[in-house]
Amino acid sequence: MSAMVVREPKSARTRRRILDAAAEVFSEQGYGARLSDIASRAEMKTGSLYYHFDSREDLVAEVLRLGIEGSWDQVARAVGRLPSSAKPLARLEAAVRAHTLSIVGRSAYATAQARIVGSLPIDVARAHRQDQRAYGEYWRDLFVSAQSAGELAGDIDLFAAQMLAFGAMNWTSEWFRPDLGTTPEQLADQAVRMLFHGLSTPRSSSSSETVSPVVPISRPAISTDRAGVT
Amino acid sequence: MSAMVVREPKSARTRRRILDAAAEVFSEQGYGARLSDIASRAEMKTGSLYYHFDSREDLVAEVLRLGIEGSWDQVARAVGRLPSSAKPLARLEAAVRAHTLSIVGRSAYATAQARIVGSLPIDVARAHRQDQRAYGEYWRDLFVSAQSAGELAGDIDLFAAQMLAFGAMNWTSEWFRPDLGTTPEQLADQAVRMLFHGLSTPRSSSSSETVSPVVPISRPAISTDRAGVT
DNA sequence: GTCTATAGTGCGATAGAC
DNA sequence: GTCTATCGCACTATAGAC
Repeated sequence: MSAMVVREPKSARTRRRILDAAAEVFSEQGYGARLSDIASRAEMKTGSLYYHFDSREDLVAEVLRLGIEGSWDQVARAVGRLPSSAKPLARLEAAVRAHTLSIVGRSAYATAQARIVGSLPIDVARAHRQDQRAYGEYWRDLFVSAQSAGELAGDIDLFAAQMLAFGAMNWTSEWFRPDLGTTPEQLADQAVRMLFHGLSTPRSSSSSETVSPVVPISRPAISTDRAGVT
Repeated sequence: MSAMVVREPKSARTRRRILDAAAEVFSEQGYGARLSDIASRAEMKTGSLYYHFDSREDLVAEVLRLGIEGSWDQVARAVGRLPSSAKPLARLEAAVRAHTLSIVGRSAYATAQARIVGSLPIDVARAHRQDQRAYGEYWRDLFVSAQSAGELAGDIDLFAAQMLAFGAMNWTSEWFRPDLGTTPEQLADQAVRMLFHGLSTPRSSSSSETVSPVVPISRPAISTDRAGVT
């Protein structure tokens, strides 16, 4: 073998550079972003993209795939990191935490996927359906296990619960900014808490007893006008 | 006064017909929908739209405004329907229920708004910011009141909670289909339950006691391949 | 492999007849 | 007020030099 270690061929690295640029641009501008924006971010001219990708849709599809792959990878690692004695609900909580973090903190691909998956034209959406389904099934297993173990209420619709959870998590790509005082970790923890344990205080949950104020925070520490986005 | 009752001028009714068509088309196809689709749905030719609207953006802006207005109206009615003795958490729950219903069940405007608000180009988004802010403030008051009353945990970030909630609710516009066995009302109830009381069984919530299975449902009643969408 | 140049196209927008 | 016709632009995609 030669003295030179064979790494990625140069073309593969350029391809990756384009994908990185595309993921960033899509995560910032949404699906409407133009190829010229992506090209300039990748320090190329628009036409040159076509040496590496057949079409805009091809490029989009690859970003979407890598987005799911990235989230899935982080989620699977987080779940795998738990001791084997971990109960199903703990695994589900780790998954929610990791998926949320993958969107708000880590990968431009995951952010881009979450941001644009709702605005895809039908043909692109259909091509992406396979990956979504596979990832969705992975999550469904987590939900089913937790319900079978009695850790999730028996009368909830798991599909609806899963979709509501994905909505809450994926929408963070639209509003979360790390400069607003909440860290990605805090946000992820709050998502776990809300989804599985609820926002209400325990005594408000299902009983009719009188409620006594607990640590009322009259002036929450918000700096900018964060209250605007719905 | 004349024998003929003056109702809406005809031009206003045509304008409304175009808006109705736009709301439907946007709710089905997302922001990328073309003016020609909207025009044909309104039984006109594309060029005729410009007698009633100055630009595509104007039309979009009006649909967005009516979408928020519609949700807000339904939410405010639902909250107002409660007895004045209702506690803040009950009001918040009614709001979540009504907002969710406004998206999955009732108005094409609300559905369209929820669906496309995440894919707007920045200038359109900025024009929409005012309405979002006003509606967001309304919600924030509901959250603050519930926390001040001690019915929401004192240590949660209300802004994050509100945004997570909106994500869960608005994303229903992407996946909910009434033909999947769950009714809009059931979905809205489940959203309330998840957001405020959590999906987990009470004994799993925060203690370390042993969990005993409660009504494990081994084969949930799903008909089609619903598990695919993330 | 990347460039310049340009072809192709779909769609928003306008003009003017009716 | 709505139509037909068309303009103009922006952006995807291709061709060919280098």
